[in-house]
Amino acid sequence: MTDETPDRPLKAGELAARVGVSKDTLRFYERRGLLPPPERTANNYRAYPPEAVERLLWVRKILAAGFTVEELAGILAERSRGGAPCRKVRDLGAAKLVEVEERIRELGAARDQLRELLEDWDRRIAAAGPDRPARLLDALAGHGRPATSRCRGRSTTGSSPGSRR
Amino acid sequence: MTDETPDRPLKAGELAARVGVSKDTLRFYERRGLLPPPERTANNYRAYPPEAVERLLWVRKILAAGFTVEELAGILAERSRGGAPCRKVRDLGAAKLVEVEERIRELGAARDQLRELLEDWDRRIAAAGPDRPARLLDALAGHGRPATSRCRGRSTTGSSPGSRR
DNA sequence: CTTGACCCTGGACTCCAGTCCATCGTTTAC
DNA sequence: GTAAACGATGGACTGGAGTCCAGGGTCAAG
Repeated sequence: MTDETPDRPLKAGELAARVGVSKDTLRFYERRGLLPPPERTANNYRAYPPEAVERLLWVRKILAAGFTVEELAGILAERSRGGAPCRKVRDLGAAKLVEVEERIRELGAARDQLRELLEDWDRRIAAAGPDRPARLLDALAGHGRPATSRCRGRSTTGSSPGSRR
Repeated sequence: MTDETPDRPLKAGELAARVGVSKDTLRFYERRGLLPPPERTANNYRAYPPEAVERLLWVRKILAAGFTVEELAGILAERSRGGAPCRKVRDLGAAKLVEVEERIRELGAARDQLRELLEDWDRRIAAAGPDRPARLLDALAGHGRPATSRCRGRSTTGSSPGSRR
């Protein structure tokens, strides 16, 4: 081995390792039509052309952009039938963008919620003092309700709420 | 009916409707320990106290903040055993925050990716003119390759999609 | 010749948060 | 009195993106 020929076809494991996915994922994509079935060697091993690396990265990129496997497969299938899914593709992309933005907003809200929560907890833990309960759960309910302490919490003021990035 | 007594216990459907979840979700939360099993009427119907609305909203809030059902259930269970999971709760919260922030970054990247993509597609579509193909998919691969416009064109160069550059 | 590291297959399984279902009982409206 | 329209139940199902498994083939090295 250590065949250093530059354009040697890749075996499944190699391609997978190179792109950082599992062999199973490769097969999965192939089954789903995201990757064209590669040639096979005499012993029935998959022999990917070197461009397969690019192709796989491309697929990962699209998926990372928020397309589902289904969607990408559908587009690919239509195209390979000679169809012209440009319009559809564009619209799908636009819809994806809206979706992703929405999701980001939601997560942003979750993050704020969480930050608020942590601040509150830390305040309560501090107020309750070490070995003092803090009723974090009750506090969670939000809305008023003083830190009536009961927990036995030693404050783990290790990482503060907004400390992370 | 239309029993307008203010503190009348709520039936499952009412509570669900009020908070905007399904009855099934209610049962699901109950099974998982996120909601305390409510009293039952003589006919075995669940009879939620009015505070259940708050409680359910609270649960939704925590879940929206990124906690899983499992996690919340665990905390609740420990608390109801007299345990004092404050520290654990707090750390879990901090971890969640990191998680959520990470997810937001990922999505932000996806969004940028998508925006770039859409811009590119629009440029290509414009360049190709109406009813002209644009090879959006190929373009997706990113990096180089001029807008050679071609889409509904029969010349679907080989059935194997992409993978050339 | 055996060992270990690869490779192949189809199908089952995972996680998560619900949702749906069939079948049943109860209440309400006409 | 009969049909909607609720309520209850346990268990099966969904989707998304893989991951794992059992059972078997292939290959280079020692």
